[in-house]
Amino acid sequence: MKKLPEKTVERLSQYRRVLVKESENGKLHIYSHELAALLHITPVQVRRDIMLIGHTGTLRKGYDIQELTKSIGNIIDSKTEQKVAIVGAGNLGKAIMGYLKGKRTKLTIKAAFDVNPEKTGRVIAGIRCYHIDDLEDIIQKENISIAILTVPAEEAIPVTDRLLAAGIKGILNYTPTPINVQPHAYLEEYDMITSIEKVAFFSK
Amino acid sequence: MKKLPEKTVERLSQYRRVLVKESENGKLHIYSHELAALLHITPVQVRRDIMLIGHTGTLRKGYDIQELTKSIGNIIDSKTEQKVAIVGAGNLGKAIMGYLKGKRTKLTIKAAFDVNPEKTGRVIAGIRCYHIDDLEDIIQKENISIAILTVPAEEAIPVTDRLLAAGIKGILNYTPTPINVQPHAYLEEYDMITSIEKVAFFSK
DNA sequence: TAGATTGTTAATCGATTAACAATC
DNA sequence: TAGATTGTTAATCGATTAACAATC
Repeated sequence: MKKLPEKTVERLSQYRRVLVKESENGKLHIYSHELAALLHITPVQVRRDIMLIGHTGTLRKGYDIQELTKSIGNIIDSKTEQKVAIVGAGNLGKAIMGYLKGKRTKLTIKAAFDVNPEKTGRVIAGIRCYHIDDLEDIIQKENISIAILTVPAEEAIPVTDRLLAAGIKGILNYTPTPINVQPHAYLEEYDMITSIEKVAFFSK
Repeated sequence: MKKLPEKTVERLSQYRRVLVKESENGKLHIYSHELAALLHITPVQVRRDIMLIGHTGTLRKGYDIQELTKSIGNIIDSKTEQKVAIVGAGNLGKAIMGYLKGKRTKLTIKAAFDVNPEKTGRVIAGIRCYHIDDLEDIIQKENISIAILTVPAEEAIPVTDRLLAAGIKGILNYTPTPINVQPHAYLEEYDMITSIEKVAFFSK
């Protein structure tokens, strides 16, 4: 399979979520323009994305929701379970634990890490919270490959170094500190302050 | 001024943050390659962005940090204060209140909204939390123009309708539900689950 | 058939990067 | 001067959209 564009991967995740929801409502088939309307994008974009993963629909009924959901899963899910750690169990870390809880079958949060003794050793939102001193141990023991960084800004770089040394393969950095993971891992950064400033700028 | 590219606006926000930090460290001037290294991007991109806002540096010393910071502010900050509401005072809402607290002078959080009686009427992270029934009242009274949506997925659409009716000009939607604000406001959507699935996919 | 739909190529748009003149 | 830097245009890359053939 040719490498999928980043934006297509993002949309596939979103298609799947609304497909699951439509399926729960008893819907069996969906047209590209219906799926597009649900996400406020164009029908062409939907069809092109679906084409890129090699799935085909029918001219009469559009796409079979079950089948399409499965096709998307075959592309974006790993064959094996991917294990995730939340590094930093503050408000943001807790929010993510809540969101991801039991949602995806192939992506499971196996551990949270913090320094606060009121959090370490406890179970938060169903996830065991360890002291960050145990980072390497737990990552290796639990075979965790993905880390979500929600530590304070000044901890981002030292913690990243430890994550990479422990063999982490993907990092989602919610810290305002830019980090570098080359060539060991895949990195996605998201900065809330920047997003707010962007909205402020374009809504002037 | 010609319309700035979205990505340039995002980076300007980030340049400013690291410039402020370098300035606090006593640094007075900075070269494009230094600024680029701090953000892990290329020096050309830095120079091009700076060119787009009409700022110029010097061949000897690069950019004057004070001046550049001011130039960026002149472009991305509003002349008048822009007021922000956090709609949904859960973990994510609280995280954002904490991050934004006292950071930017022209962007101030004026209110949070929730339905939970344990939160409404109280002050959280220095921000007054109102019941969502008072949404329209407070937005108008406080002249709030930007909303950050952190309500549960099923509330996103009804709450958005109320925000637009109340005259909100920009929405940052952290809900997994896609919303539509045309033609009344500017919209930015960010979906954490999608980001995590993207990292999972590309780190396979 | 007429109308609606999918699948796909070509064109366009937006963003990044290469190349390089100017200059201190 | 030689070396390093900025500012800027042109080329490239990536993503979206327009156009349309095929078909039920």
